[in-house]
Amino acid sequence: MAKRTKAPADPFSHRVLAVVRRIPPGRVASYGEVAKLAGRPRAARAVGNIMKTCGRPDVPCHRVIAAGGRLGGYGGSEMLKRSLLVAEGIVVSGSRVRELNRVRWTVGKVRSTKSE
DNA sequence: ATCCTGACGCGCC
DNA sequence: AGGCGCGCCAGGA
Repeated sequence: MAKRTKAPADPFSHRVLAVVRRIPPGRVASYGEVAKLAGRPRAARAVGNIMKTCGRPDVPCHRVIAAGGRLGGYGGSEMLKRSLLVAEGIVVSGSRVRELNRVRWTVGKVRSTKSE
Protein backbone atom coordinates (compact mmCIF):
# COMPACT_ATOMS: atom_id res chain seq x y z
CA MET A 1 0.00 0.00 0.00
CA ALA A 2 1.89 2.71 0.81
CA LYS A 3 0.10 4.46 -1.76
CA ARG A 4 -1.94 7.43 -0.69
CA THR A 5 -4.01 6.83 -3.72
CA LYS A 6 -3.02 10.14 -5.04
CA ALA A 7 -1.33 13.25 -3.97
CA PRO A 8 -3.45 15.92 -2.33
CA ALA A 9 -3.82 17.29 -5.80
CA ASP A 10 -5.57 20.58 -5.17
CA PRO A 11 -6.73 20.77 -1.58
CA PHE A 12 -6.69 24.49 -1.95
CA SER A 13 -9.07 25.01 -4.84
CA HIS A 14 -11.28 22.30 -3.48
CA ARG A 15 -11.19 23.95 -0.09
CA VAL A 16 -12.11 27.31 -1.52
CA LEU A 17 -15.14 25.89 -3.28
CA ALA A 18 -16.18 24.16 -0.07
CA VAL A 19 -15.95 27.40 1.90
CA VAL A 20 -17.88 29.44 -0.65
CA ARG A 21 -20.52 26.75 -0.70
CA ARG A 22 -20.92 27.19 3.05
CA ILE A 23 -21.75 30.86 2.66
CA PRO A 24 -25.42 31.29 3.60
CA PRO A 25 -27.73 33.54 1.59
CA GLY A 26 -27.82 37.17 2.58
CA ARG A 27 -24.19 36.94 3.63
CA VAL A 28 -20.98 37.74 1.82
CA ALA A 29 -17.34 36.80 2.23
CA SER A 30 -14.28 38.50 0.80
CA TYR A 31 -11.77 36.67 -1.38
CA GLY A 32 -9.18 37.16 1.31
CA GLU A 33 -11.49 35.67 3.93
CA VAL A 34 -12.23 32.65 1.80
CA ALA A 35 -8.56 32.26 1.00
CA LYS A 36 -7.73 32.38 4.68
CA LEU A 37 -10.35 29.78 5.52
CA ALA A 38 -9.02 27.70 2.66
CA GLY A 39 -5.58 27.79 4.19
CA ARG A 40 -3.95 30.53 2.11
CA PRO A 41 -4.53 33.98 3.62
CA ARG A 42 -2.44 35.49 0.84
CA ALA A 43 -4.13 33.66 -2.00
CA ALA A 44 -7.00 36.06 -2.43
CA ARG A 45 -6.00 36.44 -6.05
CA ALA A 46 -5.97 32.73 -6.63
CA VAL A 47 -9.43 32.49 -5.08
CA GLY A 48 -10.79 34.91 -7.63
CA ASN A 49 -9.35 32.79 -10.40
CA ILE A 50 -10.88 29.68 -8.90
CA MET A 51 -14.27 31.36 -8.74
CA LYS A 52 -14.07 31.92 -12.45
CA THR A 53 -13.03 28.36 -13.06
CA CYS A 54 -15.37 26.95 -10.43
CA GLY A 55 -18.16 26.19 -12.87
CA ARG A 56 -20.24 24.88 -10.00
CA PRO A 57 -23.84 26.06 -9.56
CA ASP A 58 -23.61 25.04 -5.91
CA VAL A 59 -20.94 27.65 -5.47
CA PRO A 60 -22.53 31.07 -4.91
CA CYS A 61 -19.50 32.87 -6.33
CA HIS A 62 -21.58 36.07 -6.45
CA ARG A 63 -21.54 36.06 -2.65
CA VAL A 64 -17.80 36.38 -2.71
CA ILE A 65 -16.71 40.00 -2.85
CA ALA A 66 -13.49 41.94 -2.55
CA ALA A 67 -12.14 43.34 0.69
CA GLY A 68 -13.63 46.44 2.28
CA GLY A 69 -17.04 45.48 0.92
CA ARG A 70 -16.14 46.24 -2.69
CA LEU A 71 -17.99 44.19 -5.25
CA GLY A 72 -14.80 43.08 -6.90
CA GLY A 73 -15.46 41.62 -10.32
CA TYR A 74 -17.78 39.17 -11.99
CA GLY A 75 -16.56 38.30 -15.43
CA GLY A 76 -17.29 41.86 -16.43
CA SER A 77 -20.89 41.70 -15.23
CA GLU A 78 -20.44 43.15 -11.80
CA MET A 79 -23.78 44.89 -12.20
CA LEU A 80 -25.28 41.43 -12.22
CA LYS A 81 -23.40 40.55 -9.06
CA ARG A 82 -24.68 43.73 -7.45
CA SER A 83 -28.25 42.83 -8.35
CA LEU A 84 -27.86 39.34 -6.94
CA LEU A 85 -26.52 40.64 -3.66
CA VAL A 86 -29.24 43.26 -3.38
CA ALA A 87 -31.83 40.62 -4.25
CA GLU A 88 -30.63 38.61 -1.25
CA GLY A 89 -31.24 41.51 1.05
CA ILE A 90 -27.76 42.95 1.02
CA VAL A 91 -27.50 46.71 0.87
CA VAL A 92 -25.21 47.77 -1.92
CA SER A 93 -24.39 51.34 -2.82
CA GLY A 94 -22.68 51.92 -6.12
CA SER A 95 -19.83 49.42 -6.08
CA ARG A 96 -19.75 49.17 -2.33
CA VAL A 97 -21.60 46.93 0.14
CA ARG A 98 -23.17 48.77 3.04
CA GLU A 99 -23.46 47.38 6.53
CA LEU A 100 -20.69 45.02 5.66
CA ASN A 101 -20.38 44.30 9.33
CA ARG A 102 -23.89 42.88 9.13
CA VAL A 103 -23.66 40.88 5.93
CA ARG A 104 -20.10 39.70 6.55
CA TRP A 105 -20.19 35.93 6.81
CA THR A 106 -18.38 34.79 9.90
CA VAL A 107 -17.86 31.19 10.89
CA GLY A 108 -19.61 30.34 14.10
CA LYS A 109 -21.52 33.58 14.01
CA VAL A 110 -25.11 32.72 13.32
CA ARG A 111 -26.80 36.04 13.42
CA SER A 112 -30.42 36.05 12.33
CA THR A 113 -31.50 38.46 9.67
CA LYS A 114 -33.04 40.48 12.43
CA SER A 115 -31.66 43.88 12.65
CA GLU A 116 -29.95 44.33 15.81
C1' DA B 1 9.19 23.25 -16.59
C1' DT B 2 8.70 28.40 -17.59
C1' DC B 3 6.16 32.69 -18.50
C1' DC B 4 1.92 35.42 -18.32
C1' DT B 5 -2.39 36.49 -16.93
C1' DG B 6 -6.06 37.26 -13.53
C1' DA B 7 -13.32 37.95 -10.45
C1' DC B 8 -7.24 40.36 -4.93
C1' DG B 9 -5.12 43.13 -0.80
C1' DC B 10 -2.86 46.93 1.01
C1' DG B 11 0.05 50.95 0.87
C1' DC B 12 1.18 55.17 -1.34
C1' DC B 13 0.60 59.30 -4.36
C1' DA C 1 -11.61 60.03 -2.92
C1' DG C 2 -9.71 57.93 -6.75
C1' DG C 3 -5.86 55.96 -9.18
C1' DC C 4 -1.31 53.33 -9.40
C1' DG C 5 2.13 49.84 -8.07
C1' DC C 6 4.04 45.87 -5.77
C1' DG C 7 3.38 41.42 -3.64
C1' DC C 8 1.22 36.64 -3.37
C1' DC C 9 -1.03 32.28 -5.42
C1' DA C 10 -2.87 29.22 -8.75
C1' DG C 11 -4.11 27.85 -13.48
C1' DG C 12 -3.40 27.84 -18.53
C1' DA C 13 -0.55 28.16 -22.84
